[in-house]
Amino acid sequence: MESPKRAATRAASVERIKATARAQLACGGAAALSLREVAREMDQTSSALYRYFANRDELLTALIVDAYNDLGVCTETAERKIDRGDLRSRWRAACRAIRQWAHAHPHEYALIFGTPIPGYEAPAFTVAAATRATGVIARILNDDCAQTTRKTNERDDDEAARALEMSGVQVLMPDVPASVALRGLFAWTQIFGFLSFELFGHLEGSIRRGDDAFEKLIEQTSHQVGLGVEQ
Amino acid sequence: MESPKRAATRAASVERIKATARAQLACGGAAALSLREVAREMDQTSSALYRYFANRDELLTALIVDAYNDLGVCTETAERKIDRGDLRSRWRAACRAIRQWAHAHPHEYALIFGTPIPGYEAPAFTVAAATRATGVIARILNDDCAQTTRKTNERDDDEAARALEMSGVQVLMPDVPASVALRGLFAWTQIFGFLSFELFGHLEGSIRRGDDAFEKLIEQTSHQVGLGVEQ
DNA sequence: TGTACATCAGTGAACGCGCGTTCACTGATGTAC
DNA sequence: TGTACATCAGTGAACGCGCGTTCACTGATGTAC
Repeated sequence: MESPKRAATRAASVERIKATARAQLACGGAAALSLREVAREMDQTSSALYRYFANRDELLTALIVDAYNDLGVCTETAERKIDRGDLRSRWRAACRAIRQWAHAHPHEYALIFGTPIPGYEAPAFTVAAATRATGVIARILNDDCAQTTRKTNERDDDEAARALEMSGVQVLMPDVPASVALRGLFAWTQIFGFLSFELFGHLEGSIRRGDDAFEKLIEQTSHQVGLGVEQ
Repeated sequence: MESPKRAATRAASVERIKATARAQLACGGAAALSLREVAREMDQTSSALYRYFANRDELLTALIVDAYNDLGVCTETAERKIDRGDLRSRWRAACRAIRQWAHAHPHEYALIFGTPIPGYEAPAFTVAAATRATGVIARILNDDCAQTTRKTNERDDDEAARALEMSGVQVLMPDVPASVALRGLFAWTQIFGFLSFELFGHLEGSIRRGDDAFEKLIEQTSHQVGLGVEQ
């Protein structure tokens, strides 16, 4: 821990292990990820890996956190390039970035948005990474509501507020009324629902050009959450 | 194959094996499903199972087909009870049935809508079972379009038609214009996106009462696909 | 109704395999004087 | 700059385990006459 040189080579080793493990996710999935196989791929003994990860689950956790962060960073940087005032375009950029990342890293997508790994419990500290991409979307909605004045139906709001975990939602979107926040959450699940179906093969036979379909979906969801619509 | 008595006990054995395997999906997931463990649970030797399934994948296929059929039957029977003319209610009934089934069988839901099992390729004959629930939704949309006259935007239709695999879509929904079919498909992915997030734990901290949220989602999606709205 | 035979269900041992994890160890790489 | 020592990275053998699948077999259950 003292030597910066050692710390650097150590970090490099950790990166190499994770990269090898990531490659292995592609052929076999999370359940089949094996420390021995990773070590074999690196021309090392399996016991060597225990210098870097206490056990298999710890490696998995690292991969999951990396995936969340990677998705988060991609979404953030894409959305940051857009003029703050153009909320529709920000929405579009964020959604496109998410899909792009998902298609570029289908196995990491499956790792975080697919079936939970049986017997694996994600540690609490993964939450920060997990909410990064969500945060981008939430901020767009919040900026929109902070700018425009909305006539919100109070009765409608109550129903939505009951359904939502408002304490948590208000941290991310303080200026967003419950009804809009709920629609935002629906849009969120809609995006990932489409991507999961697309990546997991459930759209075969019904969709020919996913790109075009997704553009349509972006427009639909941005309408749904009321982006750019003065009410 | 000749004796009906033997065929019956044989079918019963198959059912017992599948039931035991299903129970095992709950603790460990599809990847961890093991013939040896199933046999152990049944107080039999593992080799005995090879009388009924040629290998592990064949058992998995049977479970998948059963899950699809079970979901299909649940959706069909719930939707059939509703007055044919009340399309909104039919939509509601179908969606509710899907969610109910998913919550009652989370592991079978994960089996068919979660991460594809690595190395497993579903045989072609599973498609029939897989499209059963889809068919219910498609029929509602088709009935709606057959009844109401819609002013469809032609230009809009063309874009949607390009995105869709029209040959397949038109078999299920011959009377539905492409733009509506695409919105229907989005609604479809929306429903399952919500359910996946709900069952896989991605809504923890943002949604308190899933039932209420889902009811709102049903209303939203039924509006989206234009149900009961004369245009 | 009784018997000979064929078909089936299930057994038990074995095959070769891979896994996570531990542990005592050998060298190499840094640190302190 | 040189040496003694501590810390680290990686080895190799071993532990106990579970897996899918095969195969020759024993009984039980039906079938045909």
